[in-house]
Amino acid sequence: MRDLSILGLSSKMGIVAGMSETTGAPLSRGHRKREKTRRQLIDAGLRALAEKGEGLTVSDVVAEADVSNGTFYNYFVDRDELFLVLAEHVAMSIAAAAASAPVLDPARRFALATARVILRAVGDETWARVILRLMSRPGAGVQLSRYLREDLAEGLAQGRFDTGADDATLDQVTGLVAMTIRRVVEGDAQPDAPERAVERGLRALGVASEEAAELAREALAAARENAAR
Amino acid sequence: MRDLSILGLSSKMGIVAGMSETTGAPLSRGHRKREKTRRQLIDAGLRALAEKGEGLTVSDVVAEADVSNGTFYNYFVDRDELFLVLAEHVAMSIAAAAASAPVLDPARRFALATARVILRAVGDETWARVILRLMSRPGAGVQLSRYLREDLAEGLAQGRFDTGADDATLDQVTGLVAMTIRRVVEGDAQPDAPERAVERGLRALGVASEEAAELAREALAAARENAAR
DNA sequence: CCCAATATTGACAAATCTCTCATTTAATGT
DNA sequence: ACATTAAATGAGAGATTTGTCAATATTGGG
Repeated sequence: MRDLSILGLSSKMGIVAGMSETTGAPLSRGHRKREKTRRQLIDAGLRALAEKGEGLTVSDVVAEADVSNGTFYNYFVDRDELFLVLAEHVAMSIAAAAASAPVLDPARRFALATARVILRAVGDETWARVILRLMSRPGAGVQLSRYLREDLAEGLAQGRFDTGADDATLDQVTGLVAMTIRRVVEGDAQPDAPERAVERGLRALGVASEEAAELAREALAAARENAAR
Repeated sequence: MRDLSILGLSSKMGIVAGMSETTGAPLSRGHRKREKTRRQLIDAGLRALAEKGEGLTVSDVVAEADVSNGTFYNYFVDRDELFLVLAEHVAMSIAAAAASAPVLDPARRFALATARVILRAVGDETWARVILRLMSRPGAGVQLSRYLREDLAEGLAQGRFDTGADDATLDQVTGLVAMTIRRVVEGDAQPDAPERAVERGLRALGVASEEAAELAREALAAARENAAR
């Protein structure tokens, strides 16, 4: 275990088994279906991270994954590599949670994406905890706000928002989302917290009060329906 | 080392030496001036926490404090107790940073307090990093927003703000401040980030655009002057 | 200057952790 | 079935950590 390089990817990245994850090739040779173990380890890593934070040990992970110690090192060269993989995994899962069906109006799109992220946090406490833990890592802010930049720029261009994708705006919105997730995790969120958060986010972007409330209601309903499906 | 009890204080709290910290009594017996060591350890703990996060070890701390291993256990029963003390220390330091000279207008007071907190973060990277690290701990949200509640409630009562100290508002403001601090720590903050953040905060509370800008400018200037003194 | 109270030290046992590796177990194609 | 290839195992070496404790050093009062 060594200091994890702040930015960038691991210099090692010695994937031993699997090697696919999202490779188009249908798992070159059929019998590599033992990606299962890798996912077991990653899931266990997420749970361990949610619970213990960065102090997580390999022992925690393998215990949680119900796998032997040595197996871990078949999949990750290092404890640090697991961190890297987990961080990337979460970044992608945020983007995935935010991805919404094509909606033209940037305000609606923003509302829907934000609603989906918050609802995901509400429904998956581990996920929420992991996000909060990774928030205190360098570079995390960028990941969190990536899903917004585009919408905000477009919304400004269309005159839908009165403010663009500048730093302060991104900070305000991602901060709001992060704090809402925190509140959810800590269990003292009102039932309407997600809706209020979305509404607040819209208003911060310059959407008028009544319309913000309306859009938030609509977005939450859509996100809920979509999640139920 | 064991799981730290989520809420509440440590059940142990075996302070061996000192026992005062802020006791009114003038350090009962004179020669207990060896509070110095305790502060050394806490300062070292803060630096270690800033750098290593929750993975911090007692070894890190004593090395940083330039003190022997055994000494640590004269002041803290546990590694966990150090955490508790650090968390409390930081909570108080936020309140201290936010405390501003008596200003009547709640908007001005909010602006000044927020400006001071952000400037403190700008000027003291360790402090900023520690805050971010503690953000991912249960209960941290409460600490961060405590300095706001009063101002917000009063601002609403006086009709100065159009929104009160409800959860969503607190989340929005503390989130903005936290994200601004993060940006500062990560080194990609514009020079005017503090001012923009304060302005955004004011606007989120319902202060009109131009006045928000004006108050932010004023608050930053005042906070800067105060800090320089 | 000496004494008693207090603080500091560093060696150490016990626990824990990381990572390696020889060996065993399981899966796959033929 | 059988041979071949990949995956899993767990013992264990070496490093690090935690917390204890007897010995040592320091302090301030008398």
